[in-house]
Amino acid sequence: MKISYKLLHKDKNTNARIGQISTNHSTVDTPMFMPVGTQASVKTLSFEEIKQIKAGFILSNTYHLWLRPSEQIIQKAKGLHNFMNYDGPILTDSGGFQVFSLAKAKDISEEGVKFKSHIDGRSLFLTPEKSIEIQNKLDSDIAMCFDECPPYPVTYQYMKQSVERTLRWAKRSKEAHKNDNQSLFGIVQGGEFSDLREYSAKKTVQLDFDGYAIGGTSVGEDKITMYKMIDDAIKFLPEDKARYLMGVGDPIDLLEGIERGVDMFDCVLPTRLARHGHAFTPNGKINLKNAKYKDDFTPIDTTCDCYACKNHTKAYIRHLIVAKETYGQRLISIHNLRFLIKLTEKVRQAIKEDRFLEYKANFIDKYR
RNA sequence: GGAGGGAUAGCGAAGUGGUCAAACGCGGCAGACUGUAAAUCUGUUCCUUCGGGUUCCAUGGUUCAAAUCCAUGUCCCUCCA
Repeated sequence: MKISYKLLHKDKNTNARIGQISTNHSTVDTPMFMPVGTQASVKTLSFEEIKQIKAGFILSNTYHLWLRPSEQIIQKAKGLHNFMNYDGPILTDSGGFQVFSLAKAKDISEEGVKFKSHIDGRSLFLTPEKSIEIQNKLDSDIAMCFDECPPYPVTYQYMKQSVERTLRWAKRSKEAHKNDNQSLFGIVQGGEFSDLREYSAKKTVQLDFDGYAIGGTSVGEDKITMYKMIDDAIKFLPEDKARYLMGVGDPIDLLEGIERGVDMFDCVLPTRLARHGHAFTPNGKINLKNAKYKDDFTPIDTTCDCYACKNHTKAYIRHLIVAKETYGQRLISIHNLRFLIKLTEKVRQAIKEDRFLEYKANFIDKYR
């Protein structure tokens, strides 16, 4: 089945809202944070652990799975869920972000994007049709349109033609989409240009997707600009569909997005920071590699219910990170993801009680 | 007892007359990271009141100039007896 979004309650004072997304695999509450598992694995975590942190969706990537192991293999395994042996809902990104992140080795044309494989350097050509075909075969719950995520900053003129092309690609993505068990989301682009955001949003909505994403944020712009990008796009998105802010996962950004009406987030930040020794805490981000934690025998976060905080001390986890033991990376990954997911849980409760702003202010006050 | 080789910053290791406060790696200390080419990348690491000061086992010497050349000493390694 296609996903369905049910709006449950809107905060009285902001655009923050709680809802539910139902898929073949489960019903999840929104706003939610989706851990990123690019290559069909949330780096360092087992699926047991992903369940323990109460993740709703996880995100995986078309581009990476296309190159390795290939969509044919995953189809042969009867889809990504089966291949991974994960029965929770999965969203696949289209490979559009790689248009941005593999910028040095790309060549964009109307037809699609010529990439150089980051694995062996061979030439690859990804089109909207190809991206959707791959995602159809992966059989994720939500597929994303193939878009261009331009860098920041870019001229108005470039952004305008990029937005137009992304719209044509969205149309082609939709036409190519042939999996009735999978939903398809459109992506709003437009950079920091309000009129282009409006244009992109309205035109994308006209194409009628199962949900809408805001892309092209957190690509180097300052926070004020990023929040404005969300404002400029989200007011043109329908209330009865899920809204997904792509690639955002800083705790404060999450709150800013939720305040503006975003339902879904994904981000590599919690897991990447974890692998580099940084942990989220209610009092801000800490770097466990810092010498001051050498003999700190308290948990990362005494208020946290994750495995790492229930069982291990900062001193121990610091030792693991410094010694380059992967268990340390795993423990902080568990914690950081749980931290964000728990944040969404608390936010949902706050929205339910119409006290989102109060919650946000308190959180930021301590976190900063 | 004899013959060689060696001692360089926290560690390993380059450097064999000036361009050397001394490459590089590790370790240490910090920073960055937002739809993952990321267990990655960046800065810093003798002292300093930022003017400068004191270094390359020790002492003495040669030289305008020494980590680099010479002498002696100390310690270490290898081989032969």
